[in-house]
Amino acid sequence: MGASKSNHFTDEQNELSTLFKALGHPARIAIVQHILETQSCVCGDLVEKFPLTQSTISQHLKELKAANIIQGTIEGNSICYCLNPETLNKISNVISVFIEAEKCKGTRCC
Amino acid sequence: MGASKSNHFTDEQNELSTLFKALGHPARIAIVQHILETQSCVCGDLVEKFPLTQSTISQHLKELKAANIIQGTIEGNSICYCLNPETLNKISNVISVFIEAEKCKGTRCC
DNA sequence: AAACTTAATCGTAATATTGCAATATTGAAT
DNA sequence: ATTCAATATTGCAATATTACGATTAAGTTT
Repeated sequence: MGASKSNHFTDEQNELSTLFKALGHPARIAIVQHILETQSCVCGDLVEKFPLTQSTISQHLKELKAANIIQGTIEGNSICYCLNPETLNKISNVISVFIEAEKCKGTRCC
Repeated sequence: MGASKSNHFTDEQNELSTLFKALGHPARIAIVQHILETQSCVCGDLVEKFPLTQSTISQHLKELKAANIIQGTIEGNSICYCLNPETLNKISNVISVFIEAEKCKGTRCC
């Protein structure tokens, strides 16, 4: 099919997978890293830096924003995108839970 | 196109996005959670628990394995899949780096 | 060996994602 | 008001993903 059966999973599972999916593309990882490295994080900035067109980058930014990984404010006729620390913390916590649960398992078969 | 231009990004960016992508599906999040909750983590187990066929689940397991998020050992004619703590730590570290870098930014525009 | 279990693989249809060019929008500057 | 500058959106085409049924492969049990 191609449609993931999201209705069969919990809200939490759907939410988490959306977050990870948003980071599941090299361009979007690169964008996040670039935002961290510099203060000037407008779209045009990225167009110069990456071999992707303006419209493609704009789309990636839109996806990151939809997943709440970045947030943007309007500055004149350009946009400043920044990371959303809350979302990063959420991801971090989830992974921590995974790691802790793994540690606490009595027996391991692998 | 549909093909991500992975050749235009760094190895690290491609590697990280592969990891996140593997977790970017509710079924695979559910599988990871299930593996954590129980010791018996064979495929058939999951087929009973989730509304997906055996072949679909087997494919999801394959993807998680390809991303090194889980690892499996053969046990008779069934397989025991467990989490790979190393990979979890890698993800955790990446997110931590993001969070730290964000904290250290002098100015924030959002 | 034959029947049974269980997981992996293949073929395929349906849907989603990626990327670009072209166009639209929106604010700034003249 | 017009032009300029910068980002967003739209409309494709190409590729990838998801899911299933059917089949295969490999180990167990009779």
